Amino acid sequence: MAEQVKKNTRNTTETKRKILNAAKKEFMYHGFDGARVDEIAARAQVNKQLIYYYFESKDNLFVETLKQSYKKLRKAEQALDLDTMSAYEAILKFVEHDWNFYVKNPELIFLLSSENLLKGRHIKEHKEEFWEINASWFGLMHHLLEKGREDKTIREDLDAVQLCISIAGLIIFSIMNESTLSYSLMSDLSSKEAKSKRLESIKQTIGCWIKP
Amino acid sequence: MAEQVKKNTRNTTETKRKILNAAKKEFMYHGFDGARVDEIAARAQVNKQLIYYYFESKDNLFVETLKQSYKKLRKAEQALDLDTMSAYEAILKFVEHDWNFYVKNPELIFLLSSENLLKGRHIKEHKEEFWEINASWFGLMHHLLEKGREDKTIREDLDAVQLCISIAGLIIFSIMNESTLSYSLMSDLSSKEAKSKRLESIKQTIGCWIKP
Amino acid sequence: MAEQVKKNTRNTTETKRKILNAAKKEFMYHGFDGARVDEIAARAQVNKQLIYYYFESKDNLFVETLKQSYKKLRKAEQALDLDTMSAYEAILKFVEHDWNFYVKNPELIFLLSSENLLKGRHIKEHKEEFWEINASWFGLMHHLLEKGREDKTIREDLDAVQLCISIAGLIIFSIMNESTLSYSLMSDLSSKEAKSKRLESIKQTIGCWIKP
Amino acid sequence: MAEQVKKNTRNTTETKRKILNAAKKEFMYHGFDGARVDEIAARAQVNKQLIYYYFESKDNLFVETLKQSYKKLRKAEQALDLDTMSAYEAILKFVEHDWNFYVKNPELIFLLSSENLLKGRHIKEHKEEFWEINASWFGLMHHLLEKGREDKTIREDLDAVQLCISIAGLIIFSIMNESTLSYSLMSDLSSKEAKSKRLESIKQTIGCWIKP
DNA sequence: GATGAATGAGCCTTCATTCAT
DNA sequence: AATGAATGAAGGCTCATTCAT
Repeated sequence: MAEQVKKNTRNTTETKRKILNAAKKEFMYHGFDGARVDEIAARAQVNKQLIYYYFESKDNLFVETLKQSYKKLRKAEQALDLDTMSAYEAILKFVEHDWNFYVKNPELIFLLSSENLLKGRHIKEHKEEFWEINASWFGLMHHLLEKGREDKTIREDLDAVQLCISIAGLIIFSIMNESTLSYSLMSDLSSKEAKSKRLESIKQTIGCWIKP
Repeated sequence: MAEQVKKNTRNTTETKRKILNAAKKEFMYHGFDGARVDEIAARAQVNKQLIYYYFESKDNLFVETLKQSYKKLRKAEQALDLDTMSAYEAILKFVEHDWNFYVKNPELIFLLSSENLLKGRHIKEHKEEFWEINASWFGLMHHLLEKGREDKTIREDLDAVQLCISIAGLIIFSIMNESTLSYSLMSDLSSKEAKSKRLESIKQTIGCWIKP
Repeated sequence: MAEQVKKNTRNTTETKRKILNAAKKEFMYHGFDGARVDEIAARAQVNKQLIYYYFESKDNLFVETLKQSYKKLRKAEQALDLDTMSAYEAILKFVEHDWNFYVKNPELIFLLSSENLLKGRHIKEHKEEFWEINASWFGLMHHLLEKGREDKTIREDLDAVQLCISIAGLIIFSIMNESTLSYSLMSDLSSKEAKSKRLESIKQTIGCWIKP
Repeated sequence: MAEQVKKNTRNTTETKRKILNAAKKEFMYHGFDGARVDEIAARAQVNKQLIYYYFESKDNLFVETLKQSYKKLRKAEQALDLDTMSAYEAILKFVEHDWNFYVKNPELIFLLSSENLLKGRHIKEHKEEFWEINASWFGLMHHLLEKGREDKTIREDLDAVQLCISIAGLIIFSIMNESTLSYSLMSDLSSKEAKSKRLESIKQTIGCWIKP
């Protein structure tokens, strides 16, 4: 009996995980409108109706997928040990970390790309939840800027919001627009060398900007 | 007067223009997959079949829309008079110009956003044409870097590709992700003040980076 | 009673049968290109999408319809008890049987008419399946010719393929071309008398031909 | 001036001929419903609207195409010199002629195939005209049967209508159903040998039937 | 006589979603 | 918890036909 219950419970979690995983890939590769519920079911190897049983609608499934991806990023950022170094070094380490994270987990980039095309429709309907998830982003940057004012390793007139956006922009833009940039600049951006060159360039840019 | 009447019917150029304009808006607000041909026809106030008569398919219409938007940007960049100033000033002027252009004409940003979601499917099938349209982008930046080496107003180790990407990234990312950023950072980025603050921040970032 | 209620909904076999029946009529009266999936759905009193759920495409639905019609004919032919009579009598009985079958089930004639207009597109893509279904046709005729060589009731130089085609041609042509023949010969061929006259004529023709 | 007029006249006839020729092919390969007016225009290398200018509608174009094809056959039959031989030989010569005609001009077969699918819709609306065109068919056969009664080379109980249908059926069926027969009997019927074998078989069948 | 532009109706197919078990 | 059957509303695209010159 207990086993039965336990098994079902585990299956529930497992099934949901499988669906979310499949959804992540489908939404990432096709965007919200281009994604197909049928395809998600096939990828997850579950009956289509189960998706509705667990997530109610395609929209809601997208929201959950987005939440999960956001959480994963923020969690990884918070796990960084930045207190042992100067604010300047910490910010560059943050840059490097986020770059590596996005390269390995590009899904968030494309989920957000699609979400912005929809003018933030989903995120708007779940403002508070998303704010809670992402609060640590601004918080961390704000904290590092304060620390910089103390250890004098960073210029003092910086704004946390601008810093967040600039870092994210420099990183995300080149990953997300890899396809079109390659054909506009006639330069392959997908190779390992191109990627490490890009990271260095970003660190240099941010480094120059934030130093006192 | 007679001209006015004549203009509204049986005018190939005008009809095509109306369709492209409508397509621009529809694709911009919904992405390729989310866009509806019916809606484009309605926006353009033409019979839906006319779209197929002139553009053959939704895919091809998207390609033409994308081409036109790209051309408009590149043309505007090339019209800039950058030879009268130092390379350093020229680049910052370029930054400011592109920022203003994208703020006023955000369609290209969203068209590309959708296109990247599709892994550059359309642009890839028309490589040469798109390369021709965009060649001036890299060309201009390359030229300014060379000039910088002469007038010593720019550091010498910069790479034109990286400069292109960084400038575009800093500008485009904040416009394109306005919706999600607002809710992640709990900071309204759509106001005039926020926008001019952002531009200053970008100019400062690029300025710090490129100075010798 | 309960069975009756149960039967009408959620019954795969029954639903498929209804669709196939409706398809048979629609394809028969309009040919493949002229047939409308909407109309088939209406005739079968099912949701149009169900047709795609069960049969994938209009082409595949046509293939299944054709298969079923072929099977019905071959099955009926094989059920004939021809071993108790001479080869000569057997062949004439076969002629009479096929005539009656086609008069009562003209759908196969028109399905094939349409299929031949398409140069056998569908049948070609399912060669093996159709060959399997129809193998008994040639087999039966071949068997009767052999028997005829033994019981000396049939001339010996006959070819099974030619016999198959001639019998089918004499029967099918007059049924299939009833409309145009009536107006070309100014003679009503649809009446019962005309039909029985035609059958006698065919039997006489075949009889004269095959007798030793 | 006269030249100008003449040229236009000649062009008119020539254009109509080009359209009819293209229509013949398109209708033959796709049937009435499957045929595309666009395709006919392309084949004929004329503007689509010209087709409507000359023929009013797709239906009417089909009627004209059918008429022309019928006329060509009847004309060729009437040109046969059958009076110098016995009725028996004349009928077999007729069989051979029609076979050769249909093999070289299969369009009529497929036009009629499509027309019968439509239950003779077009032919019915132009009864008289088609009857006039085809009257010689029955007439000729009737004449030969009468002659046979005189020269005693043919059995006396034959019916002209049945004779017409049987001859046509034996010939047309194997040409029209070549595609499906090949796959049902697993025997290639398109080769030259297969064709001449078929003709011999038909002549034998008819020959056996009509001899006294 | 000849052409390009324009239209409305309709066609095959797909999609997100719900029903019934 | 899980599944197969069923649905209504589009969606991209095509077709025969007409308009205007």
